[in-house]
Amino acid sequence: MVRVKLPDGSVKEYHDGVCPREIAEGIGKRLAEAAVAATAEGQVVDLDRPLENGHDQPITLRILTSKDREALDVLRHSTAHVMARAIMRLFPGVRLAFGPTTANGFYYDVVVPGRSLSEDDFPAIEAEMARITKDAEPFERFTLPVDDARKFVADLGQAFKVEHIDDELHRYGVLSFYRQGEFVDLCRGPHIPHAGKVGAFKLLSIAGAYWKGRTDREVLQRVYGTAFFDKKDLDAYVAQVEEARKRDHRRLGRELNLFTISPLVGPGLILWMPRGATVRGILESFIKDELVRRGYQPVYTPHIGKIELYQTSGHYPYYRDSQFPTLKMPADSSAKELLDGLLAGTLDDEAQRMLLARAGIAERLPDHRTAADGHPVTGATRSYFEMGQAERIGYLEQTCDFEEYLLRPMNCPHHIQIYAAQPRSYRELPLRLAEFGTVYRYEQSGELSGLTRVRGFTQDDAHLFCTHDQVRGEFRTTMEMTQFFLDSCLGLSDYRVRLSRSDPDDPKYQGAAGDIWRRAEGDIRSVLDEMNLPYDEAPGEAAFYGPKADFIVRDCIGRQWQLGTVQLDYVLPERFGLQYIGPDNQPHRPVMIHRAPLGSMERFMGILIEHFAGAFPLWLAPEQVRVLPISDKVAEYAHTVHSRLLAAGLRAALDVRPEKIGAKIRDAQLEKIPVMLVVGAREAENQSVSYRDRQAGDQGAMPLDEAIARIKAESDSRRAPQAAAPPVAATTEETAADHTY
RNA sequence: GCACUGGUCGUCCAGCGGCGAGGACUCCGCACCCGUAAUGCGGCGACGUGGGUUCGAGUCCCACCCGGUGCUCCA
Repeated sequence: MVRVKLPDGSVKEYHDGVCPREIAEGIGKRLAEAAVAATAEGQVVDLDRPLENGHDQPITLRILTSKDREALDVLRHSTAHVMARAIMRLFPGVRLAFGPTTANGFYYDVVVPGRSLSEDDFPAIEAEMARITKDAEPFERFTLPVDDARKFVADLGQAFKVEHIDDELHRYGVLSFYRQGEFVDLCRGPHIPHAGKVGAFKLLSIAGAYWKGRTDREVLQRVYGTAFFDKKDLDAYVAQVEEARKRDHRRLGRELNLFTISPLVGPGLILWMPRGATVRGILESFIKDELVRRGYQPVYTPHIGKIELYQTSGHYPYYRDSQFPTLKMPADSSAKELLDGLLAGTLDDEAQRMLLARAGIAERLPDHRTAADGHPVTGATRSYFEMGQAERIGYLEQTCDFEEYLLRPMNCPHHIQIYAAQPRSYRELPLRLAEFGTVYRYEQSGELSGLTRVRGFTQDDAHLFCTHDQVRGEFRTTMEMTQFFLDSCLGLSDYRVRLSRSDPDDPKYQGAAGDIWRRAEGDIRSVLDEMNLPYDEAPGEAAFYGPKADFIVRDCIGRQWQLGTVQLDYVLPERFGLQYIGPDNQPHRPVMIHRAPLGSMERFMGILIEHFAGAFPLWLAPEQVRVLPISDKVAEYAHTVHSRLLAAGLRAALDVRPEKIGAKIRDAQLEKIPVMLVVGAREAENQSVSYRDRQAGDQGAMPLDEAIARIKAESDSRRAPQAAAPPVAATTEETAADHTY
């Protein structure tokens, strides 16, 4: 006997081995037809899955229909099977890897022997999928003992599945399979009852992926698609993606002249155009003012530093791969002259001989025996003067002493030098040094993306030097400041907090003794708890010098980015031997907090552009108000209005083009100018303007003074109104883990 | 870095191996002097770079550069 509790609270009894389908049929024919899957004790299961009472409690059962979100995931996973089946029909010998669902659809990793798939193949695959869904064959589950299962997939020639069983699934005694017609796949399930339930699907893209995400393993082709129960939902999704595409910061950046990237300057290096620079500048001054209020002090430090600085800090060995190569400068001026001269080809042998001697390199020549006249003589090895020019340069590069500089990948070592420049007393702490510090990191070419992943960027950085007792307080106020910037001022509240911890197995964290790390992580946790900030923990994501709390936001295409970060650091003060003199007149080690509430100005601006869909609130808008004269006849008055706006400290422009007013308004709307002041003969007569709001439209005429006061009030309020409509539907997290095989 | 995909006026898109490279927007000029999302006419302006195949290459092939998507990485 099986006892089942239904969502209405009723508990019913069924025979042993009853399946959700039977229960649905018992409830009603309509429900039975609409049923897609079920949840038993919260776990999604097939309709045909026999139910068993594990204990005395009745099983909580819910029949899922197309209205339930869980059902959509099931549908998409089944559609992934349909796609794999279609691909296998079209291309013999296809090997399958993983085929999970994602937040917005599904993918399947495949290898097509002797060929690579391209999007040109989509129509054929989709046609085959349509045939399969039309046939509406059932998904049939069966199980095999693990050894038989292994042999079964091996016989199918599915090497990846064999490896997956060997690596991870062997610990389960029994593995499940799903058969649909000729197609059988190792799969945990669950699945929809039959392929006919797939109402609408679409293949989206194709990309490369590594088997098990490992660079040293096979490259697979990942085919992305999505599916819905209803064609209408698919259409809506496609429209939504299209909408998201329109607010892509790369597109808006170009359309609104905010920034550009020139291949000649270099990929991943941002050129801020006047309008973008204006927005960024306003943001920066706003932050600077807030920092002053919170006891921060400004510093400026250079963009490069000697390599020894980074060797001391520990950055150099860890992040060697993602730094720009070092800048090398001969330490000796004669050596520099010699190298420069060789490169330019302007030095004769005599001049080189002289410079060699002056730089003290002569005695380090391959044969440094010197003849009576002081000139090197030719010995068994080739002498300098037998070398070609390129060889001479190479030789000198090996022999000279160089000063090596690094384009800085981080600001902290520079700030640390400011701390270390003088003896510090506990009375000075916490010392908060702030700088919009530009850093350079050589990101892999495939990783660059608009403003969100770049090679040169400016952090709204600061380093707090404090005592152990001050750590938690400072950490907390810093977190609160970050929230203040994001929530109250920018209306950007769709973020999550991540506690990035060390991973004890990772050698990069060896430098720190266990106690210190545990303490640091404990400090962060308790502050987050105190603040009632929900967070998740990510082991192995910490910086090499300490754990951190990161603010993660999502861009309009659903990609997640780390913005603000607050990091605790007991390591760098140690490495640099930082000290302060305590009340006991003894030296003590300070603790550092690294923090950047917005992260990088580039990435933050990218997110902000998308958040507002380019329509910045008045206080941030690069052009706040535009004067639109109806005709040339009121040009003089229009100029007066413009001057008055500028004098009031507003960012104003004047459109004197010989266009009709409709065209001027349209252009201003498209450029997302918050306020338009239309002036014609009527307005010129009585010193008024016709006020048009970007959002609300024509507001009618009002005195010029009133209009100015209104704009200024709105601007000073720093309100972030209409934080544009939410982007893509991607609101649920990845569900891939639920369907790993 | 790897896989796939793309690169044509400033931007967006056309362009069967026959090109004197087409359209729209922008920009410039001229006319129009206009009342809340597009006035008309004219003009300027491009085949990413380098090789190769071919009588002939924007179009086919190769390499590189740059972009997109994803993977890997991410201080």
